Amino acid sequence: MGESVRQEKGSSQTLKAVLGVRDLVFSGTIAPGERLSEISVSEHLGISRTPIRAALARLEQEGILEAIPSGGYSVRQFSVADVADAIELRGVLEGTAARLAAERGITPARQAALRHLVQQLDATVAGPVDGMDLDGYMAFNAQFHDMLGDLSGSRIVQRELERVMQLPFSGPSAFLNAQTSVPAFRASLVYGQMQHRAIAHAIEMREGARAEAVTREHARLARINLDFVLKDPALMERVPGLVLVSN
Amino acid sequence: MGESVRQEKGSSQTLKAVLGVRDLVFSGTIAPGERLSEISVSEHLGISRTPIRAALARLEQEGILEAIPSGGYSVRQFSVADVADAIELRGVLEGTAARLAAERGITPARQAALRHLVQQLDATVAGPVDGMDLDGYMAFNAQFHDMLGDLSGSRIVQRELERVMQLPFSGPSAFLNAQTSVPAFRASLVYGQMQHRAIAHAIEMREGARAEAVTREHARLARINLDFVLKDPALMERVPGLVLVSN
DNA sequence: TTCGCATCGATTGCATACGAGGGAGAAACT
DNA sequence: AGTTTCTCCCTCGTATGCAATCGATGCGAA
Repeated sequence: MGESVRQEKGSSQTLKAVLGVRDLVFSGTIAPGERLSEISVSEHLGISRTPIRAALARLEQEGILEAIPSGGYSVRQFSVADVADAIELRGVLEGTAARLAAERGITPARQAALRHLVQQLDATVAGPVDGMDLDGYMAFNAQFHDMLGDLSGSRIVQRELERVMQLPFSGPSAFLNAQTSVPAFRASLVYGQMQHRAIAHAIEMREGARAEAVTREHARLARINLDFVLKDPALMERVPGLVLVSN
Repeated sequence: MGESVRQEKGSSQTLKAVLGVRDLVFSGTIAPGERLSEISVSEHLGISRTPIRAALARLEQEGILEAIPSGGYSVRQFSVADVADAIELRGVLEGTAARLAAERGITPARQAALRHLVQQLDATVAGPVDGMDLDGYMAFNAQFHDMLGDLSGSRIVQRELERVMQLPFSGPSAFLNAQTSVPAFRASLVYGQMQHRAIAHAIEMREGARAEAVTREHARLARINLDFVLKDPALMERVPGLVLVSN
């Protein structure tokens, strides 16, 4: 063994361990609530216990693991209410980012980038109903939401925003995968895209309250999708982090 | 050496290391931006490198350290704008907690506890001008803000709220210490207490929007205090985490 | 039958040893 | 003299050994 390459989290062992444990959790190999033994994980991934330990601590901060008082970690359990709250929280933070962007103003360069991104989203949504480029939409959508953090002009807000979106089911693209086959889904996308445009417009116009309100409501689209997905167990499996949700 | 006691974070070595490094940073022993060597810290605290390592990783997540790309950590630097943003962010999250509490309603028991706490704050503020029980006020004030997280009824929101308040200068009592000697300070306290009552009333009346707005504005009292403290270098030293603020 | 205690095993937390990579300083070359 | 390169040392990342603790299980007593 031994291709330690440094770069803090850029490579090797600890990163491998983080990714490995994430997969172990999201693949459902380890049930929610189940204890996570350092040794078994170490043997399973073929990595020494030290990086495993670091990875576990990191994943606890990330929110998918929980520290057991007597030592060790277990897979965190989420309720449906928790998922709804996480979505609401993302909306609150994204809304704050949008408001700050509007209140403080953004540079012409960023304004141009924002407009360009909205146009790209427009073009994707305007595509054919069946053969829509969903992957492309998801990528642009993720870019849009990342950009909100940038535009806020606040490291602090951006950091917390990224933190909250680490929870797998609270990301802006979390429920897109599940709905590729649903017809009603398209209406949702079109509505969402109108909100994207409204957000961009509000930021340009320096309308802080509007930017915040629309961005919050935009996040709540995910809550509607959540309710929809919960009715169909087959769809649930397509949403990345939903294995952690219990009742 | 060797009184390892387990209890995860309840005692021993790792906790010692966390507290030790925190003190090292907040006492100004290590300047902002300065690199933090595992070995020197290890020798300075008389603790092995392994718990130091865990503590450093933890303090990075906490926000007072920063990972260096090539490895290791440095003390994070904050600007005045960062502090203002952290305060604003706390206001946003506390406001969300208050809104959720109002929208979802709180149990009669919690309502009684909230009223009781407001009365205690009232009594403290109503005391004599000079001999005011500032420590008591700070304790009740901290309780009030903790209670907002409880009342939200959301683990997710409460968790993030606690995270944001970990930053030393964004806590609700951060600037109280500095102003014990300032006469104008009393007006600020009275105003803040009126806001406390308004928040409690709005939650009881199920007025979500009001609860959120007032709570946000309440947090901005800290921003005013920040500006005030920044004018007087002597006061700055009395605010815990202000050594991390550069320009 | 149930409760309490003691002993044992498994697992975590801590310490230390080792290998590798990066930065600083010196030397040599232009 | 400036620049480049080489080398050495220091620090971090990783692996493993050891000890202490927690939980479980089995036995005994009420």
